[in-house]
Amino acid sequence: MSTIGFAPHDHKSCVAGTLHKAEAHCASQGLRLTPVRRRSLEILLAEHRALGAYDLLGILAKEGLGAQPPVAYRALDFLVGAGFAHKIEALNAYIACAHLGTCHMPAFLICRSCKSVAEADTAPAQGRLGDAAREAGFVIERTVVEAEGICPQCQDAAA
Amino acid sequence: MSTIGFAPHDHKSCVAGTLHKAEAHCASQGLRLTPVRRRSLEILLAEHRALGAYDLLGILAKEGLGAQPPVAYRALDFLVGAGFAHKIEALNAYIACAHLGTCHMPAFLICRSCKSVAEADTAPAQGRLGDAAREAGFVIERTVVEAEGICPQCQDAAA
DNA sequence: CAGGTATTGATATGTTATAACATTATAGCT
DNA sequence: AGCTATAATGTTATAACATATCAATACCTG
Ligand SMILES: [Zn+2]
Ligand SMILES: [Zn+2]
Ligand SMILES: [Zn+2]
Ligand SMILES: [Zn+2]
Repeated sequence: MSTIGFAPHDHKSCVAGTLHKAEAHCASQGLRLTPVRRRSLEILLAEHRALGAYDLLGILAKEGLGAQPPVAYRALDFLVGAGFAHKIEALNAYIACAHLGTCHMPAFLICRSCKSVAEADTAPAQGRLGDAAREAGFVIERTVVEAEGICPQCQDAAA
Repeated sequence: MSTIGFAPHDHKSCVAGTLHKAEAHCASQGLRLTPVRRRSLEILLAEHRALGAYDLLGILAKEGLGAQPPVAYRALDFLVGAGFAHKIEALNAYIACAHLGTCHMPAFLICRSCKSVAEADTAPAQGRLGDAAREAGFVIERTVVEAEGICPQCQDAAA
């Protein structure tokens, strides 16, 4: 495992590898990674931060890939549906999946200072949340697990 | 503990008890449970469901307690700040706290069929999310833990 | 009762997301 | 290649959620 996103890493290969996996997944599943979708994924992958739909739309618009809200929301719906991106509910924003391929119910660590977001691969539905649900007779279909706080770098910076 | 919200219970005393606790807390903390705030809490307490800010506003407006968005958002900010209500991020909606008094990082079970919401008292930051955060050197300040799925009643109804 | 703080009233605007319908591209089939 | 069904885009409009700002009023406290 690893909560990529904090701490520097070879981001160029991080991006290229994810794009490559996404292409392979689309090919094998008969999904179509069209220009807008592919570019949207690249844009999200550029940083380990969450982007608002309208932030994405702004970039797409500059590049002539579409200027109306549905363009961004359709691309995001596709990426989220395919598992290539996740919505961060606490921010109403979207982020590229950092563990593509791994089957996961993601959990996120969100730094309120530098806005970076790390995706942890922790299967929250199997922890206490799962216990509580089982006890209540509730069947979980999707989980939203997000923690807001301060990342290691920002703690060091403050010290 | 208990994930109140699913399964019937004496809701009248559930509401009255919570209101009473809220009043006591305000008195002891020098907070002011003004008419709009008190009525907003009553409205949220009426059901174990989450209400949108504009749903609340609609009810307040009918009762002559204010017709503009800030009225509802101010009341909700107060209730959330005081710990009397929580925001459900996955729904952009608000719900009265079901465990008033218990210090808690709440977790919610949200039925996508009947829209009822149960609040579990599970301290999510102490489970796997906490482990992942510690491992990453991340300091958690707030957690959003929400599970969407099907409640016991709706499972029975479908069977 | 004067002065500071919290609350409310009111208007406007900003931000996020979807509905609806026309048009164009793609893929599979004959 | 031509036909058809489906998927994707273009475009307009609007719904739903949330905040900024400033003026007026209520409330506590000295
Ligand atoms: Zn992921
Ligand atoms: Zn940070
Ligand atoms: Zn609560
Ligand atoms: Zn239900």
